[in-house]
Amino acid sequence: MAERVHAYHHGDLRAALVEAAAAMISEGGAASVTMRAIGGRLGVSRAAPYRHFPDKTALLVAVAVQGFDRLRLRLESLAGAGAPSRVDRLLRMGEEYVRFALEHPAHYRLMWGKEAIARQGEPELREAAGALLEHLAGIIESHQESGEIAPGDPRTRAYVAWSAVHGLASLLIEGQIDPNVDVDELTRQTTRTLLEGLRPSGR
Amino acid sequence: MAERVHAYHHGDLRAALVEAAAAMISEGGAASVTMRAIGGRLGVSRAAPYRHFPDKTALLVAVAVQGFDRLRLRLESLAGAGAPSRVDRLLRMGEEYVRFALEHPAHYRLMWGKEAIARQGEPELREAAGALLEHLAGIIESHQESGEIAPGDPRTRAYVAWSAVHGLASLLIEGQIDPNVDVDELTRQTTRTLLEGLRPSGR
DNA sequence: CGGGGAATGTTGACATCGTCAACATACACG
DNA sequence: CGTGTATGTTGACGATGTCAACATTCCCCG
Repeated sequence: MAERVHAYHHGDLRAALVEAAAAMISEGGAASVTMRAIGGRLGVSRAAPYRHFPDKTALLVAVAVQGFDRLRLRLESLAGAGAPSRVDRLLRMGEEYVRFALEHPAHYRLMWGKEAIARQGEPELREAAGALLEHLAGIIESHQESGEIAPGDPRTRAYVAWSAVHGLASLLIEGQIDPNVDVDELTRQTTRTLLEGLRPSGR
Repeated sequence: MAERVHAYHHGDLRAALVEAAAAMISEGGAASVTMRAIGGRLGVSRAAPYRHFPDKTALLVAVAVQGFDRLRLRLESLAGAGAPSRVDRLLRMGEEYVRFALEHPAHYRLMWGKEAIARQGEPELREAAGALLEHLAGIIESHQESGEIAPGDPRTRAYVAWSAVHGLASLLIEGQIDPNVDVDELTRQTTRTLLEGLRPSGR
Protein backbone atom coordinates (compact mmCIF):
# COMPACT_ATOMS: atom_id res chain seq x y z
CA MET A 1 0.00 0.00 0.00
CA ALA A 2 2.42 2.58 1.22
CA GLU A 3 5.48 1.43 -0.67
CA ARG A 4 5.13 -0.37 -3.94
CA VAL A 5 2.81 -3.26 -3.29
CA HIS A 6 4.59 -5.95 -5.23
CA ALA A 7 8.26 -5.45 -5.83
CA TYR A 8 9.62 -8.68 -7.21
CA HIS A 9 7.39 -11.36 -5.77
CA HIS A 10 6.58 -10.45 -2.26
CA GLY A 11 7.86 -6.94 -1.85
CA ASP A 12 10.57 -6.52 0.73
CA LEU A 13 10.41 -9.98 2.17
CA ARG A 14 13.66 -9.57 4.06
CA ALA A 15 12.18 -6.92 6.31
CA ALA A 16 8.94 -8.85 6.65
CA LEU A 17 10.87 -11.91 7.79
CA VAL A 18 12.63 -10.01 10.54
CA GLU A 19 9.40 -8.42 11.66
CA ALA A 20 7.53 -11.71 11.62
CA ALA A 21 10.27 -13.52 13.51
CA ALA A 22 10.37 -10.77 16.13
CA ALA A 23 6.61 -10.89 16.55
CA MET A 24 6.58 -14.66 16.84
CA ILE A 25 9.32 -14.62 19.43
CA SER A 26 7.33 -12.19 21.52
CA GLU A 27 4.16 -14.17 21.14
CA GLY A 28 5.24 -17.77 21.45
CA GLY A 29 8.83 -17.77 22.63
CA ALA A 30 11.93 -18.70 20.70
CA ALA A 31 10.88 -22.32 20.30
CA SER A 32 7.88 -21.32 18.21
CA VAL A 33 10.09 -19.62 15.65
CA THR A 34 10.63 -22.17 12.93
CA MET A 35 11.44 -21.61 9.30
CA ARG A 36 8.20 -23.28 8.30
CA ALA A 37 6.14 -21.23 10.71
CA ILE A 38 7.71 -17.96 9.63
CA GLY A 39 7.07 -18.82 6.01
CA GLY A 40 3.52 -19.83 6.75
CA ARG A 41 2.83 -16.57 8.54
CA LEU A 42 3.95 -14.62 5.50
CA GLY A 43 2.33 -16.90 2.94
CA VAL A 44 5.70 -18.07 1.71
CA SER A 45 7.34 -21.45 1.59
CA ARG A 46 9.79 -22.68 4.18
CA ALA A 47 12.82 -22.21 1.98
CA ALA A 48 12.03 -18.67 0.89
CA PRO A 49 14.01 -17.09 3.73
CA TYR A 50 17.15 -18.71 2.37
CA ARG A 51 17.14 -16.21 -0.50
CA HIS A 52 17.67 -13.45 2.06
CA PHE A 53 19.55 -15.11 4.89
CA PRO A 54 22.13 -17.88 4.66
CA ASP A 55 20.92 -19.39 7.92
CA LYS A 56 18.19 -19.39 10.46
CA THR A 57 20.91 -18.04 12.71
CA ALA A 58 21.48 -15.09 10.39
CA LEU A 59 17.79 -14.25 10.51
CA LEU A 60 17.81 -14.36 14.28
CA VAL A 61 20.87 -12.15 14.35
CA ALA A 62 18.94 -9.60 12.32
CA VAL A 63 16.14 -9.75 14.86
CA ALA A 64 18.61 -9.26 17.69
CA VAL A 65 20.19 -6.31 15.89
CA GLN A 66 16.77 -4.76 15.53
CA GLY A 67 16.30 -5.21 19.27
CA PHE A 68 19.50 -3.38 20.13
CA ASP A 69 18.63 -0.61 17.74
CA ARG A 70 15.20 -0.13 19.23
CA LEU A 71 16.52 -0.17 22.76
CA ARG A 72 19.11 2.44 21.87
CA LEU A 73 16.56 4.65 20.12
CA ARG A 74 14.31 4.42 23.12
CA LEU A 75 17.07 5.53 25.45
CA GLU A 76 18.13 8.27 23.10
CA SER A 77 14.63 9.63 22.87
CA LEU A 78 14.66 9.84 26.63
CA ALA A 79 17.73 12.05 26.63
CA GLY A 80 15.77 15.05 25.37
CA ALA A 81 12.73 14.51 27.54
CA GLY A 82 11.77 17.25 29.91
CA ALA A 83 13.20 15.72 33.02
CA PRO A 84 13.94 17.45 36.28
CA SER A 85 17.57 17.41 37.29
CA ARG A 86 20.31 15.84 35.24
CA VAL A 87 20.77 13.12 37.78
CA ASP A 88 17.12 12.20 37.70
CA ARG A 89 17.38 11.85 33.96
CA LEU A 90 20.19 9.37 34.43
CA LEU A 91 18.16 7.32 36.86
CA ARG A 92 15.25 7.40 34.50
CA MET A 93 17.44 6.01 31.74
CA GLY A 94 18.37 3.01 33.82
CA GLU A 95 14.75 2.41 34.66
CA GLU A 96 13.81 2.68 31.02
CA TYR A 97 16.41 0.07 30.09
CA VAL A 98 14.93 -2.39 32.55
CA ARG A 99 11.43 -1.55 31.43
CA PHE A 100 12.30 -2.34 27.83
CA ALA A 101 13.58 -5.75 28.82
CA LEU A 102 10.48 -6.47 30.87
CA GLU A 103 8.21 -5.43 28.04
CA HIS A 104 9.94 -7.64 25.48
CA PRO A 105 11.46 -10.46 27.51
CA ALA A 106 11.79 -12.99 24.72
CA HIS A 107 13.24 -10.44 22.37
CA TYR A 108 15.68 -9.21 24.99
CA ARG A 109 16.68 -12.76 25.75
CA LEU A 110 17.39 -13.37 22.10
CA MET A 111 19.64 -10.32 22.00
CA TRP A 112 21.85 -12.04 24.55
CA GLY A 113 21.44 -15.66 23.55
CA LYS A 114 24.79 -16.04 21.89
CA GLU A 115 24.70 -19.78 22.12
CA ALA A 116 21.48 -19.90 20.15
CA ILE A 117 22.64 -17.22 17.80
CA ALA A 118 26.22 -16.51 17.04
CA ARG A 119 28.62 -18.64 15.16
CA GLN A 120 31.33 -16.24 16.14
CA GLY A 121 31.77 -12.50 16.24
CA GLU A 122 28.81 -11.59 14.08
CA PRO A 123 29.98 -8.05 13.30
CA GLU A 124 26.47 -6.71 12.81
CA LEU A 125 25.50 -7.63 16.33
CA ARG A 126 28.69 -6.26 17.78
CA GLU A 127 28.05 -3.04 15.98
CA ALA A 128 24.48 -2.64 17.20
CA ALA A 129 25.47 -3.39 20.77
CA GLY A 130 28.48 -1.16 20.34
CA ALA A 131 26.29 1.76 19.34
CA LEU A 132 24.33 1.27 22.54
CA LEU A 133 27.51 1.32 24.55
CA GLU A 134 28.71 4.45 22.78
CA HIS A 135 25.51 6.23 23.64
CA LEU A 136 25.90 5.23 27.25
CA ALA A 137 29.53 6.34 27.32
CA GLY A 138 28.53 9.70 25.86
CA ILE A 139 25.98 10.29 28.57
CA ILE A 140 28.47 9.34 31.22
CA GLU A 141 31.09 11.65 29.80
CA SER A 142 28.73 14.59 29.87
CA HIS A 143 27.91 13.83 33.48
CA GLN A 144 31.57 13.66 34.29
CA GLU A 145 32.00 17.16 32.96
CA SER A 146 29.25 18.46 35.18
CA GLY A 147 30.86 16.68 38.11
CA GLU A 148 28.14 14.17 38.92
CA ILE A 149 30.30 11.21 37.98
CA ALA A 150 33.89 10.66 38.97
CA PRO A 151 36.47 11.09 36.21
CA GLY A 152 38.03 8.09 34.50
CA ASP A 153 37.63 6.28 31.20
CA PRO A 154 33.96 6.82 30.24
CA ARG A 155 33.91 3.57 28.31
CA THR A 156 34.88 1.59 31.38
CA ARG A 157 32.32 3.42 33.50
CA ALA A 158 29.75 2.68 30.81
CA TYR A 159 30.51 -1.02 31.09
CA VAL A 160 29.95 -0.83 34.83
CA ALA A 161 26.62 0.89 34.36
CA TRP A 162 25.59 -1.47 31.61
CA SER A 163 26.44 -4.45 33.82
CA ALA A 164 24.15 -3.16 36.54
CA VAL A 165 21.06 -2.60 34.42
CA HIS A 166 21.56 -5.62 32.21
CA GLY A 167 22.14 -7.82 35.22
CA LEU A 168 18.96 -6.64 36.85
CA ALA A 169 16.99 -7.05 33.65
CA SER A 170 18.36 -10.55 33.27
CA LEU A 171 17.51 -11.56 36.83
CA LEU A 172 13.99 -10.24 36.41
CA ILE A 173 13.39 -11.85 33.05
CA GLU A 174 14.68 -15.24 34.10
CA GLY A 175 12.43 -15.25 37.11
CA GLN A 176 15.22 -15.31 39.66
CA ILE A 177 13.68 -12.55 41.69
CA ASP A 178 11.08 -13.20 44.34
CA PRO A 179 7.68 -12.23 42.91
CA ASN A 180 6.86 -10.45 46.16
CA VAL A 181 9.60 -7.92 45.57
CA ASP A 182 8.47 -4.56 44.25
CA VAL A 183 10.12 -4.38 40.86
CA ASP A 184 9.98 -0.61 40.55
CA GLU A 185 11.48 -0.16 43.98
CA LEU A 186 14.24 -2.66 43.25
CA THR A 187 15.00 -0.96 39.97
CA ARG A 188 15.17 2.44 41.64
CA GLN A 189 17.45 1.07 44.31
CA THR A 190 19.73 -0.53 41.76
CA THR A 191 20.11 2.58 39.65
CA ARG A 192 20.55 4.75 42.75
CA THR A 193 23.20 2.45 44.16
CA LEU A 194 24.99 2.49 40.84
CA LEU A 195 24.93 6.24 40.63
CA GLU A 196 26.09 6.59 44.20
CA GLY A 197 29.02 4.32 43.42
CA LEU A 198 29.95 6.32 40.35
CA ARG A 199 29.94 9.66 42.16
CA PRO A 200 33.14 11.52 42.94
CA SER A 201 34.30 10.13 46.26
CA GLY A 202 34.52 13.56 47.85
CA ARG A 203 30.76 13.94 47.95
CA MET B 1 36.38 -48.96 41.50
CA ALA B 2 35.59 -46.62 44.32
CA GLU B 3 31.87 -47.18 44.65
CA ARG B 4 30.36 -50.46 43.64
CA VAL B 5 31.37 -51.02 40.05
CA HIS B 6 28.16 -52.34 38.64
CA ALA B 7 25.02 -51.54 40.51
CA TYR B 8 22.14 -52.49 38.30
CA HIS B 9 23.43 -52.17 34.78
CA HIS B 10 25.62 -49.15 34.63
CA GLY B 11 26.07 -48.05 38.19
CA ASP B 12 24.73 -44.63 39.01
CA LEU B 13 23.94 -43.58 35.50
CA ARG B 14 21.92 -40.59 36.59
CA ALA B 15 24.95 -38.87 38.03
CA ALA B 16 27.09 -39.92 35.09
CA LEU B 17 24.60 -38.35 32.71
CA VAL B 18 24.72 -35.02 34.49
CA GLU B 19 28.49 -35.09 34.60
CA ALA B 20 28.79 -36.06 30.95
CA ALA B 21 26.34 -33.41 29.83
CA ALA B 22 28.19 -30.77 31.84
CA ALA B 23 31.51 -31.81 30.36
CA MET B 24 30.16 -31.83 26.83
CA ILE B 25 28.66 -28.38 27.27
CA SER B 26 32.00 -27.06 28.38
CA GLU B 27 33.83 -28.76 25.56
CA GLY B 28 31.60 -28.31 22.57
CA GLY B 29 28.90 -25.85 23.53
CA ALA B 30 25.25 -26.49 24.17
CA ALA B 31 24.58 -27.49 20.57
CA SER B 32 26.86 -30.51 20.89
CA VAL B 33 24.79 -31.91 23.73
CA THR B 34 22.41 -34.37 22.16
CA MET B 35 20.77 -37.40 23.69
CA ARG B 36 22.56 -39.64 21.25
CA ALA B 37 25.94 -38.07 21.95
CA ILE B 38 25.52 -38.27 25.70
CA GLY B 39 24.57 -41.90 25.45
CA GLY B 40 27.47 -42.65 23.14
CA ARG B 41 29.91 -41.02 25.53
CA LEU B 42 28.76 -43.29 28.33
CA GLY B 43 28.42 -46.40 26.20
CA VAL B 44 24.67 -46.34 26.54
CA SER B 45 21.88 -46.06 24.03
CA ARG B 46 20.13 -42.81 23.19
CA ALA B 47 16.99 -43.66 25.11
CA ALA B 48 18.72 -44.73 28.31
CA PRO B 49 18.56 -41.25 29.86
CA TYR B 50 14.78 -41.43 29.73
CA ARG B 51 14.84 -43.92 32.60
CA HIS B 52 16.30 -41.17 34.77
CA PHE B 53 14.95 -37.95 33.32
CA PRO B 54 11.56 -37.37 31.72
CA ASP B 55 13.05 -34.91 29.27
CA LYS B 56 16.22 -33.61 27.79
CA THR B 57 15.16 -30.40 29.47
CA ALA B 58 15.07 -32.13 32.85
CA LEU B 59 18.62 -33.36 32.35
CA LEU B 60 19.79 -29.88 31.45
CA VAL B 61 18.04 -28.49 34.50
CA ALA B 62 20.03 -30.91 36.62
CA VAL B 63 23.22 -29.65 35.00
CA ALA B 64 22.22 -26.07 35.68
CA VAL B 65 21.42 -26.89 39.29
CA GLN B 66 24.86 -28.43 39.63
CA GLY B 67 26.31 -25.21 38.27
CA PHE B 68 24.55 -23.06 40.84
CA ASP B 69 25.60 -25.41 43.61
CA ARG B 70 29.23 -25.32 42.58
CA LEU B 71 29.23 -21.57 42.25
CA ARG B 72 27.73 -21.21 45.69
CA LEU B 73 30.20 -23.64 47.24
CA ARG B 74 33.05 -21.78 45.64
CA LEU B 75 31.89 -18.49 47.10
CA GLU B 76 31.25 -20.07 50.46
CA SER B 77 34.71 -21.54 50.59
CA LEU B 78 36.02 -18.05 50.00
CA ALA B 79 34.23 -16.71 53.04
CA GLY B 80 36.65 -18.41 55.41
CA ALA B 81 39.76 -17.66 53.42
CA GLY B 82 42.44 -15.65 55.13
CA ALA B 83 41.64 -12.35 53.53
CA PRO B 84 42.80 -8.97 54.71
CA SER B 85 40.02 -6.64 55.70
CA ARG B 86 36.36 -7.55 55.60
CA VAL B 87 35.77 -5.21 52.72
CA ASP B 88 38.49 -6.79 50.68
CA ARG B 89 36.89 -10.13 51.23
CA LEU B 90 33.67 -8.77 49.79
CA LEU B 91 35.45 -7.47 46.73
CA ARG B 92 37.19 -10.78 46.32
CA MET B 93 33.84 -12.54 46.34
CA GLY B 94 32.58 -10.47 43.47
CA GLU B 95 35.73 -11.16 41.53
CA GLU B 96 35.43 -14.85 42.22
CA TYR B 97 31.89 -14.86 40.90
CA VAL B 98 33.01 -13.35 37.62
CA ARG B 99 35.97 -15.68 37.46
CA PHE B 100 33.71 -18.71 37.77
CA ALA B 101 31.62 -17.53 34.86
CA LEU B 102 34.68 -16.90 32.73
CA GLU B 103 36.09 -20.32 33.51
CA HIS B 104 32.89 -22.14 32.59
CA PRO B 105 31.15 -19.87 30.10
CA ALA B 106 28.95 -22.49 28.46
CA HIS B 107 27.92 -23.92 31.79
CA TYR B 108 27.18 -20.48 33.19
CA ARG B 109 25.17 -19.64 30.11
CA LEU B 110 23.13 -22.76 30.56
CA MET B 111 22.35 -21.77 34.13
CA TRP B 112 20.63 -18.70 32.76
CA GLY B 113 19.22 -20.03 29.51
CA LYS B 114 15.64 -20.29 30.66
CA GLU B 115 14.35 -20.36 27.14
CA ALA B 116 16.42 -23.42 26.37
CA ILE B 117 15.72 -24.97 29.70
CA ALA B 118 12.68 -24.27 31.74
CA ARG B 119 9.15 -25.13 30.97
CA GLN B 120 8.06 -23.07 33.90
CA GLY B 121 9.20 -22.56 37.44
CA GLU B 122 11.38 -25.65 37.74
CA PRO B 123 11.49 -25.65 41.54
CA GLU B 124 14.87 -27.35 41.70
CA LEU B 125 16.49 -24.55 39.78
CA ARG B 126 14.75 -21.89 41.79
CA GLU B 127 15.98 -23.56 44.92
CA ALA B 128 19.61 -23.77 43.82
CA ALA B 129 19.64 -20.16 42.70
CA GLY B 130 17.77 -19.23 45.85
CA ALA B 131 20.47 -20.78 48.01
CA LEU B 132 23.03 -18.65 46.23
CA LEU B 133 20.98 -15.56 46.91
CA GLU B 134 20.58 -16.51 50.55
CA HIS B 135 24.30 -16.83 50.96
CA LEU B 136 24.77 -13.43 49.39
CA ALA B 137 22.11 -11.89 51.61
CA GLY B 138 23.79 -13.39 54.68
CA ILE B 139 27.12 -11.84 53.79
CA ILE B 140 25.49 -8.50 53.21
CA GLU B 141 23.66 -8.63 56.49
CA SER B 142 26.85 -9.29 58.40
CA HIS B 143 28.46 -6.35 56.68
CA GLN B 144 25.52 -4.19 57.58
CA GLU B 145 26.06 -5.02 61.21
CA SER B 146 29.67 -3.94 61.02
CA GLY B 147 28.59 -0.75 59.31
CA GLU B 148 30.21 -1.25 55.92
CA ILE B 149 26.90 -1.47 54.11
CA ALA B 150 23.93 0.81 54.61
CA PRO B 151 20.95 -0.71 56.44
CA GLY B 152 17.87 -1.88 54.58
CA ASP B 153 16.41 -5.20 53.48
CA PRO B 154 19.46 -7.45 52.94
CA ARG B 155 17.60 -9.46 50.34
CA THR B 156 17.03 -6.41 48.20
CA ARG B 157 20.65 -5.34 48.57
CA ALA B 158 21.68 -8.84 47.60
CA TYR B 159 19.67 -8.54 44.40
CA VAL B 160 21.48 -5.32 43.61
CA ALA B 161 24.87 -6.92 44.16
CA TRP B 162 23.92 -10.01 42.23
CA SER B 163 22.77 -7.87 39.33
CA ALA B 164 26.13 -6.16 39.15
CA VAL B 165 28.30 -9.26 39.08
CA HIS B 166 25.95 -11.31 36.94
CA GLY B 167 25.60 -8.46 34.49
CA LEU B 168 29.34 -8.10 34.17
CA ALA B 169 29.81 -11.85 33.80
CA SER B 170 27.14 -11.90 31.13
CA LEU B 171 28.66 -9.03 29.17
CA LEU B 172 32.06 -10.69 29.30
CA ILE B 173 30.83 -14.13 28.31
CA GLU B 174 28.76 -12.88 25.43
CA GLY B 175 31.69 -10.99 24.04
CA GLN B 176 30.12 -7.57 24.38
CA ILE B 177 33.21 -6.11 25.97
CA ASP B 178 36.07 -4.73 23.95
CA PRO B 179 38.89 -7.28 23.99
CA ASN B 180 41.37 -4.49 24.68
CA VAL B 181 39.80 -3.81 28.04
CA ASP B 182 41.63 -5.24 31.03
CA VAL B 183 39.15 -7.71 32.44
CA ASP B 184 40.64 -7.79 35.93
CA GLU B 185 40.66 -4.03 36.14
CA LEU B 186 37.07 -3.80 34.91
CA THR B 187 36.00 -6.41 37.41
CA ARG B 188 37.71 -4.58 40.25
CA GLN B 189 36.13 -1.33 39.19
CA THR B 190 32.69 -2.90 39.01
CA THR B 191 32.88 -4.48 42.44
CA ARG B 192 34.37 -1.32 43.94
CA THR B 193 31.67 0.86 42.41
CA LEU B 194 29.03 -1.49 43.74
CA LEU B 195 30.47 -1.46 47.21
CA GLU B 196 30.81 2.30 47.17
CA GLY B 197 27.16 2.56 46.23
CA LEU B 198 26.10 0.25 49.03
CA ARG B 199 27.99 2.15 51.73
CA PRO B 200 26.23 4.20 54.34
CA SER B 201 25.81 7.60 52.75
CA GLY B 202 27.51 9.43 55.63
CA ARG B 203 30.92 8.03 54.72
C1' DC C 1 9.57 -4.14 -27.44
C1' DG C 2 11.10 -8.59 -26.82
C1' DG C 3 14.12 -11.87 -25.10
C1' DG C 4 17.42 -13.49 -21.82
C1' DG C 5 19.57 -13.59 -17.43
C1' DA C 6 19.30 -12.77 -12.66
C1' DA C 7 16.50 -12.47 -8.61
C1' DT C 8 13.13 -14.66 -6.10
C1' DG C 9 10.10 -18.43 -4.61
C1' DT C 10 8.69 -23.68 -4.53
C1' DT C 11 8.98 -28.53 -4.04
C1' DG C 12 11.15 -32.85 -2.88
C1' DA C 13 14.45 -35.01 -0.29
C1' DC C 14 17.79 -35.97 3.48
C1' DA C 15 20.14 -36.21 7.89
C1' DT C 16 19.44 -35.29 12.57
C1' DC C 17 16.93 -34.63 16.57
C1' DG C 18 13.75 -35.63 20.69
C1' DT C 19 10.68 -38.94 22.04
C1' DC C 20 7.65 -43.00 22.49
C1' DA C 21 6.32 -47.95 22.39
C1' DA C 22 7.66 -52.62 22.32
C1' DC C 23 10.95 -55.56 23.59
C1' DA C 24 15.14 -57.49 26.19
C1' DT C 25 17.96 -58.11 30.23
C1' DA C 26 19.71 -57.97 34.79
C1' DC C 27 19.12 -57.19 39.51
C1' DA C 28 16.66 -57.81 44.10
C1' DC C 29 13.74 -60.10 46.96
C1' DG C 30 10.24 -63.47 48.44
C1' DC D 1 14.81 -70.48 42.51
C1' DG D 2 11.55 -67.82 40.30
C1' DT D 3 9.22 -63.66 39.47
C1' DG D 4 8.51 -58.76 39.20
C1' DT D 5 10.55 -54.44 38.56
C1' DA D 6 14.18 -51.44 37.43
C1' DT D 7 17.09 -50.53 33.77
C1' DG D 8 18.68 -50.55 28.98
C1' DT D 9 17.87 -51.32 23.66
C1' DT D 10 15.89 -51.07 19.21
C1' DG D 11 12.70 -49.48 15.75
C1' DA D 12 9.87 -45.98 14.41
C1' DC D 13 7.69 -41.31 13.92
C1' DG D 14 7.04 -36.46 13.35
C1' DA D 15 9.41 -32.17 13.24
C1' DT D 16 13.21 -29.39 11.95
C1' DG D 17 17.09 -27.04 9.23
C1' DT D 18 18.97 -27.21 4.95
C1' DC D 19 20.23 -28.27 0.13
C1' DA D 20 19.49 -29.17 -4.86
C1' DA D 21 16.56 -28.96 -8.73
C1' DC D 22 12.99 -26.67 -10.71
C1' DA D 23 9.59 -22.75 -11.60
C1' DT D 24 8.28 -18.05 -11.88
C1' DT D 25 8.73 -13.19 -12.07
C1' DC D 26 11.17 -9.05 -12.68
C1' DC D 27 14.56 -6.01 -14.92
C1' DC D 28 17.52 -4.49 -18.31
C1' DC D 29 19.85 -4.47 -22.76
C1' DG D 30 19.83 -4.77 -27.71
